[in-house]
This record gives sequence, C-alpha cells and structure tokens, in this order.
Amino acid sequence: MRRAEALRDQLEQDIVTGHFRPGDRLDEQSLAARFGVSRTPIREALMQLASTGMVELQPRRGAFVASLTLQAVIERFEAMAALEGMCGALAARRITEAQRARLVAAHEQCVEATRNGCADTYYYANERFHRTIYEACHNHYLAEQAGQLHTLLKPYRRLQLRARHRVSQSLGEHAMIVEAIAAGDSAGAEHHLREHILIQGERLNDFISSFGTADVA
Amino acid sequence: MRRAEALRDQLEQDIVTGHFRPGDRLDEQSLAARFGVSRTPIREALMQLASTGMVELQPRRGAFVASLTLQAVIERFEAMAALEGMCGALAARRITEAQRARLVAAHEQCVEATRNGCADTYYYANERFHRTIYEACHNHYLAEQAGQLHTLLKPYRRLQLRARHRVSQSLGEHAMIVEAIAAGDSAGAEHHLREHILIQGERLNDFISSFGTADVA
DNA sequence: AACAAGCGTCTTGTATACAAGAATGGCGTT
DNA sequence: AACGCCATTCTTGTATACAAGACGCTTGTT
Repeated sequence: MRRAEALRDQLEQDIVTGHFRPGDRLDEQSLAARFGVSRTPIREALMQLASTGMVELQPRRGAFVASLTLQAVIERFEAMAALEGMCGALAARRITEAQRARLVAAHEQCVEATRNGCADTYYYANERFHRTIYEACHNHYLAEQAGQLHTLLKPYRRLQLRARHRVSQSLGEHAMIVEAIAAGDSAGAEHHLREHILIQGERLNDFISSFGTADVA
Repeated sequence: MRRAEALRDQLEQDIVTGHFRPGDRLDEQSLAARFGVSRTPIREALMQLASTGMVELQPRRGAFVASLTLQAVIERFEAMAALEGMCGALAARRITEAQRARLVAAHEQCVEATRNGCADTYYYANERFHRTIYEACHNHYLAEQAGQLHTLLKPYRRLQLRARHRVSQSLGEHAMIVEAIAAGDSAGAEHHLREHILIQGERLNDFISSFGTADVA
C-alpha cells in the first residue's frame, strides 16, 4: 500500500477517535516527524481527507480538522437523507436474502443492546444496520457516498442520541425501515429512512440549541 | 491562486471539452512540460480531479481520464436523482422570488431554443435551469454535490438527448418541475425532478444498448 | 517459431531543497 | 503605555533529486 493511503487511514482514525479534535491544526512537518516520513505523502493524505470533508485546507494557512458549523452539519444531514432514502428505495427492490437476514440481525442486536443499556454495542449494531442498507442498494457509487457522509457525521449522530427518548424512537424507525424493505415497499423504505435521518438533524439542532453554542465542535 | 488549482481547472476544461478523452492517459511529465511547471502541482491537480471522479488514479500505473462503464454511469444517475430530487423538494419551500424568476426565464429559453432547433442555446439554458434549482435549495453542500455530478455526467446527458423525442419530453418535465416549485409543492417537485433525472439514465441505457457498446466512452 | 525469463527503461512514489507568503515578536512612535 | 510597522522566522507551495515498481524488449530455450 502507498504510504499516503496508510497515513490517510491513520489520520482519519485519529480524527474519528478524537485524538485530533475539530479545529486542530494539522502541521505537515510535525505529522511527517511523527510518522517518520517526508511531507510529501502527508500532504497527499491531507488532500484526500479534504476531499471527504474531514479536513479543511486553507491556502497558505495549512490544514485543520474540519469544524462544521451547525448550519453545515444540518446541510449534510439533508444531503444524507436524500442519499440514504434512495439507498432504501433501491434496497427494497434489490436486497438479497442474505442481506435481508443481516439487516434483521443488526436490528435485533440494536434492540438487544438498548434493553441492556449497552451504548457501545448499540452503536456498532446501528453501524452494521446502516452499512447493510448501503450494500443492499446494489449501487456501489451511492453506497460509497452515503458511507462517506455516514463517517463524517458520526460524531454528531452520537450527540443527538443523547436527546430524550431518542434511542427508543430510533428503534421504532428502524423497525419500520426493516419492514418496508422486507416487504419490497420502495416508497415506504425511502420515506422512513429519509425521516430517520432528517430527524437526527433536527434532534441535533434541538440538542445544540438548548446549550446555546453556535459551533458543534 | 495556487498553480495546482489553475491546473486543475485547465485540465477539467480539457476533459470536458474533449481535448482529453475518456481512457486517455495523463502523463505527469508531459503535462508538467506542457504547462511549464514541475510534477508536484500536476500531481495535486490530478488528485483533486480524482476526488471529483473525473480522473481515475491507478496506483503505480498513473492517471487516466475516467472512462465510466454504462453501469457506473447509471449508478451516478441514480445518486444524482436522489440529490437533485432533494434539491427540488427544498427549493419548493425555500426559493426566493428572484430565483423563481430566473428559473422561469431559463425554462422559457429552453422552450425557445427548442423551437429554433438551436442545440447549443438549449444546452446552456438547460444548464442555467438546473443550476438555479441547486441554488434555490439553499443548501450549499447539496448544491455543490449535485453540481459536481452534473458536471461529471455532462457528456452522457448530451448523448441521451439524441434519443427520439427526448428533448420535447424533457421540456414537459421541466414545465411540471417549474409548476411544482412555484406552487411550493415539495413532494411534487421532488418527484418530477427525480423522474427527470432517472429517465435520462434509462434513455441513455436505451441509446447505448441499441448500439451494443459496453463502454460509454 | 513461440514462449518465458531477465534486463533495461520509463513512470510513479517519496525525499529533500528552495521560494514565497503568513504569523509573530520587537522596536519605534505617538 | 498602547498601537502600528517592520523584520525575522516559520509554514506552505513548488522544484528537483532519488528510489522503487511496472512495462517492454531482447535473448535464450524448447
């Protein structure tokens, strides 16, 4: 594998896990020293991350971990609703038997995790749930785009889950989504998935607004 | 402006206008020599184009003008339908008076151009029509993504217009879109826009299939 | 004659060197 | 003492040099 790609993945991990936080400056020289490489592959990795929206490049100023305003996050939730809704619509028509089984399993694991109050397990099951839908739409490009946004919005999704009754509501939405997809109800799957995403944006908005902070970081 | 950005724009133009054709190899050294710069900014420009999908980077093999298979093009039309549909839905609720006027004007110019059989004028009016909708959704990110796909699919859209009766059909679709957006009919705008895009993919499929070529290039 | 293996060349990937713009600190002025 | 300007220094942007993998050609063998 090219070093630049390995570095990209490593940096992405560092950002997602919070080692680097939104707004942090990503100094090329320090990163190069830390990873024991030259600035060249570092720059390449940063540019790739910039193209996914995880990093913001300011000309002649350097790279920063993307710090999205509430407005920007909501915009992305709206776009995500469109993409994921389409995934659902297509999945309802194209899902394979094996994928359907995996979707149901992931959903049940979500239910189980909620019953046990196990936040981490819920988180990963939820991840599998959505990734399965992406896969089931049998549109590589769409799956890729949706997955990218999914990753980008990860931290904000975690946040909105802390809104009152959000988890149990979310489970109900998942149930309707599973049902619609299993029934081959394209329009229903799309509708429920879209609302499922849009609600997340709205709940996040509520949650942030109640703290009065403009920046989600 | 950084040289890399200027080079990216120039290369994009060269690809869109057909100076470089799908599948063409983009040799770093030749490009560097042609533009009188070193390979470094060339590489940067190529990576940026790769992130938009206009260029494909094969590790250790080099850069090629993206040559999408029919399957890949259809996937992108589906994704585009999702994004543009959402643009329409939001535009129906958020469009300003000025934007509405521009939309109507662009539509009328499309009608006019068709009546005169002026393909180029139609093309640019159609461009304005769609760009106005992107703008009217008042979601910068969504507009950006939709615009990027719009650019990427440009050559394939031109192709499907050659299908029988496609232009006049397209005009009818535009009319319904304008009407829905003007009426604030969010669901209607979304539906008509989505179908408008999906049909393009289908007509393209018909058109290509009737020639029996697997590659759209 | 056809195919495979090895070598040479060419291209990409990475490192280093150099240039140009931005930030910061000190000094001077008010 | 505070504000502004200039110089220094640090960082990014670009050029060049070097390394390593891929392709093609030649040559030897079957």
